Amino acid sequence: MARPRLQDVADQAGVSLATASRVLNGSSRQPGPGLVEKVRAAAADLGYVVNAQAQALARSRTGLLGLVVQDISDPYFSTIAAGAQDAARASGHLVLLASTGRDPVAEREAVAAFAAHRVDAVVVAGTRWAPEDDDALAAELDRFVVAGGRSVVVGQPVGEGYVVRPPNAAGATALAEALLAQGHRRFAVLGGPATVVTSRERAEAFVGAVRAGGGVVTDVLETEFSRDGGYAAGGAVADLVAGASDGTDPLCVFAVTDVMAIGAIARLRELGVEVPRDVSLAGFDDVPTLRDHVPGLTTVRIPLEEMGRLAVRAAVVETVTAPGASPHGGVTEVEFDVVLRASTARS
Amino acid sequence: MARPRLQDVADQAGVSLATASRVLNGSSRQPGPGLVEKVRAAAADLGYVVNAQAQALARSRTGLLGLVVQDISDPYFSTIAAGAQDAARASGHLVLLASTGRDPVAEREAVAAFAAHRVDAVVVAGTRWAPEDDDALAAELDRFVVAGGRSVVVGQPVGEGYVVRPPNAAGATALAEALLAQGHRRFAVLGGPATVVTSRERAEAFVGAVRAGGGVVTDVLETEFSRDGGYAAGGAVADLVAGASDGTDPLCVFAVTDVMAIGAIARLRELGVEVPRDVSLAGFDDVPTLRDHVPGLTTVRIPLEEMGRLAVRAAVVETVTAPGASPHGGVTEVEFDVVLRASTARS
DNA sequence: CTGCGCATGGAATGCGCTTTCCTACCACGG
DNA sequence: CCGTGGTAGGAAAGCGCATTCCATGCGCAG
Repeated sequence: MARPRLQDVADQAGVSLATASRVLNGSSRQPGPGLVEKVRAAAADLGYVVNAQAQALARSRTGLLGLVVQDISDPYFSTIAAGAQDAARASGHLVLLASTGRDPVAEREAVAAFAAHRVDAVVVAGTRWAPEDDDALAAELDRFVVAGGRSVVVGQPVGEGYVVRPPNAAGATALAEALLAQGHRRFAVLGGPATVVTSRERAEAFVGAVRAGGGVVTDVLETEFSRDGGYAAGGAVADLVAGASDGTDPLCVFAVTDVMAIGAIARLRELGVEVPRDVSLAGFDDVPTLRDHVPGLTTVRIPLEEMGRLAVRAAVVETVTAPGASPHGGVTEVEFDVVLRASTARS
Repeated sequence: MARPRLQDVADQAGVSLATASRVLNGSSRQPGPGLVEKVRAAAADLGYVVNAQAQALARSRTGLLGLVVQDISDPYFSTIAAGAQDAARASGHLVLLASTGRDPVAEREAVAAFAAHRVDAVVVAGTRWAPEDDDALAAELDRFVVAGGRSVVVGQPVGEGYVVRPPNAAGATALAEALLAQGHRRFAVLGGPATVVTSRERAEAFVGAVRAGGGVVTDVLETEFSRDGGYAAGGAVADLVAGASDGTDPLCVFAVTDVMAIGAIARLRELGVEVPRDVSLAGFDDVPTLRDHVPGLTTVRIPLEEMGRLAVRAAVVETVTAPGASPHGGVTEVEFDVVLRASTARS
C-alpha cells in the first residue's frame, strides 16, 4: 500500500517520467492532448498524490509560510492569524503556525525551525520586548533573509524586514483627543512593562496628547501585558478612584490593550467600582471577540485581520515575483478609528 | 550567498558527508569526539541550517502535523489550537494550520494539501455538517490514513480516525438538571441548523433532560451556528419573552454555544430585554475569552485547550511509536463542569 | 606472532520530483 | 530533393540528505 510515485503513474500511462511531471504540475510545457489524457487517467486510477516535499526539494520553493504569534488563543493574534491564513490560501501557500507563549527563546526557535523547513517567508506578529531578545530575533531573521527568505513583522521593526505597523502613536493621540473632547480631564495609564514597545508607544503618545490638550495624567501603572495583568492592576486603579479627594475631576483610565482593559474592569467590578459610573476606561485594538462586552469599551479600532492579510501579501508578493529583489524594507501603517462606547460615557 | 549544504560542512571539516550527517542530526551512531567537534565548528562557522525538506525526503518523515479548524479567529478554535500547538511543540512537531471558514470544500482541500506535504498526522477540529460533506471528508481522510498517515478528529467521528469528543450529551443533560434545580421550569433552545451535529446533540440531550426533570421546552429556534446567528435570533427570543402570558414561569434559554449566547444577549439588550431579569440564558463551552462577559454566562465548561493537546498526542504517539500499527479507532470523551453564573440567576 | 571481532569513517545508493539537454521527427522553403 | 527551423518526448543530472554497505584499523585472545 505504498504511495504511488510519479514513476508509477508514468509507467501506467506508458510515458516517461518527464512527461508525467509536465502534465501533473502546471509546467509551462504541456505534452500533446492524447498523452495528457492518459497521464491524468493513470494518476486518478492510482490515486496519485504528489509529494510536496520532493517537489520542494527539486524546485527549491516550498509553498510554505511561517507565522509566529505570541499566543494564538489571544483574540488579538487569532484575528491576525485569520487574515494571514486567508491571504496565504489566496496565494496558494500553506501556513506553518508557531505560538510561542510570549517566550523570546521559543520565538527564535520557531524562526529557526521555519528556516530549516525552507519556508518561503516568515511573518512574525507581536510586540517587541527587551532589546537583547530583539537583537537575537533580528539576527535569526537576518540569517534567514540572507539565505534567500523573506520576513515581515507585524508590530515593530525587527531587523531588515518589512513592517506592518499598528498606528500606536496616532491612535493613542486621537483617542486622547476624543476623550478630552468628551470632557475628561484627569487620566491614568495602565500599561505593560516599559520594555514592551507597543505598550510604551501607546502610553507615551497618549500622555503627550493629554498634556497638549490641557489634561493631566496622574499615574502610569505598569503590569503584565495581558488580561491577567489588567485584572491584577484593577486593585490599584480602585485605589486611585478611592483616593481622589472630593471635587477633583473624575478619572479616566487608558489601558493600552482591550484585553488589559477587560481584565481591569472585571477586577474593578469585584471591588464594587463600576465603569463608567465611578471611573472611565478605554482600551486599544477593538478586538472583535470583545465587542459584546458590557459596558461597551471605548477603544481604537485597528484592522487586525487586514494586518495579517497585508503582512502575508507583502511576504508573498516578493517571494513570487522577484525573489530577493526587494529593498528589504518598507513600512505600512494601517488605518484606525476611535470608537467611543459606554465605558467612557460621561453621565 | 547560497545556503551551505551538508557537503560544504563536511568539506570544511575535512570529513565525509556521512560523518557530518551523523554528527548534526542525532543519529544513533556518533563518530569520535574529535570529529564531532570539527563538524560542529564547521557547521557553526558556515551558518549551516539543515534542510528539513531534504531530510524529510530521505527519512520519509516530515515532522509536520496538519491542523484544520473551521475558523481560527473563533475563540473556541483558537483555544483548541493553542493546546494542539503546545503538544506539537512538546513532541517536536511543527503545525500546519488551515482555517477553512466553515467551508466543507476548503476543509477537504486542506486535508489533501496536508497529504501532499506528507504530514505525519492530521487533526481536524470542528463539528460535522451535512452527511454528504462528511462523507467526502471521510474519504479524503481515509485515503490519507491508508497511505500511512494518522488522523484524529476533535468533535464527531469522521471516517476511521481517533476521536476526541466534547461531552455534548452529558454536559447538556447536567446543565439542564442544574437549571431545573435552580428552579427554572420553562425553557427554549437556541441552536444551529439541524445538520450541525454538535448543535443537535446538545439540543436533544437538553430537551430530553428537561422533560425528564419535569420542565417544559416551548421552542427550539434554529439559526446560524455563530455569534451572528445568536444575534440574529435575539429578536425571536425577545418575542418569546414578550409573548408570555402573565403568570407563566419565566423563560430560560439554552444557547448551544457560548458565542451564540453572547450574540443573543447583545441583541436582547438592544431590544431592552435584560438577562437575567427578563430572561435567563445559558451557553456551552466556557470559552476563556468570554469569561469576563457581563452578566457572567452560565455554561458547561469543557477543557478546550486540553482537547487540542489530547488530539495531537493521540496523533503523534501512534506516528512515533508504531506507525500504522494502531487500531485506527478510539474515542476520548473529556470531562466537563457545569458553571452557574449570573445569566441564569433567579431573583 | 597470528587471527578474529568490533568499532570507525567513507563511498555510494536512493528518497520523489523538476528541468535541462538531446534526439527524433515533422512541415516547410529554397 | 535536401536543408532548416520548430516541436514533442525522453534520458539524465541534480535538489540535499539518510543510511546501507565496505574497507580499514585497532584490541585482544589464542
